[in-house]
Amino acid sequence: MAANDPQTRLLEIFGSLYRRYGALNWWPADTPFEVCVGAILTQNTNWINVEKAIVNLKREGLISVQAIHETPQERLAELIRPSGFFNVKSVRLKGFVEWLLRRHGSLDAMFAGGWQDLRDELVKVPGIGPETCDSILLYAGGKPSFVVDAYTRRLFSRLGLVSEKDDYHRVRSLFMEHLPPEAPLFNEYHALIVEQCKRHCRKKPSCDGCPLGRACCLATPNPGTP
DNA sequence: ATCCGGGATC
DNA sequence: GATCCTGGAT
Repeated sequence: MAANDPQTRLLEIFGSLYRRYGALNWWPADTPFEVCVGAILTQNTNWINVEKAIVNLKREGLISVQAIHETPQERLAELIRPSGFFNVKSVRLKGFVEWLLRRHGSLDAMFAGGWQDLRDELVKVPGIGPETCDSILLYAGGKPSFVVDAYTRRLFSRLGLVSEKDDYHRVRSLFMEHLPPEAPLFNEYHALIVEQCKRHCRKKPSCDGCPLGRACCLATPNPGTP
């Protein structure tokens, strides 16, 4: 009865989360380029604060490749201040746009080829690490590249499917190797992981009412039932 | 292992 | 007042 192969477990966990939280319609952005901007701004930062920065950029009409290209880094830094790390992030934002214009010319052109090769070059752009890279591929480009973040590590180590010391690639492999490569599935799964970790699987766990119940190794063994 | 950082949450 | 946040570079 207890089918414990990774594929089954991953799909069961997905099902439990989806039944609880439903479709979350990620990524919250109007355009693919806005996804890229958000992906950089949200690095180690609460999304609430990123939204404030995005609002500032929108108010100034700066959510476009050309506009970022033409805006001085110091001015960008001031506008994205609420997202934290504004000095490094303004450099990263401009750096990504400069690279994009020089290497591909546009986002559409960037996504036109095979995404595996794109991933290899995108992750080499300064300021674009593996998570930001996969977020751009998945949520801006619709490519089936699974996104791993701190939440994913925390949740799936508590579920006993990965080790806390596993590196990014190792954790990502779990999903890439045991799930069908479908962007809508990866999209929803990562969004559900984030929601689950904000609600329950916090650093300081809030297990009351957790939809995963006994699946988690933190769950207190239930004395009364088998 | 440390730096970058404002803002929300406790 | 302390902690945490959809990381990445050095």
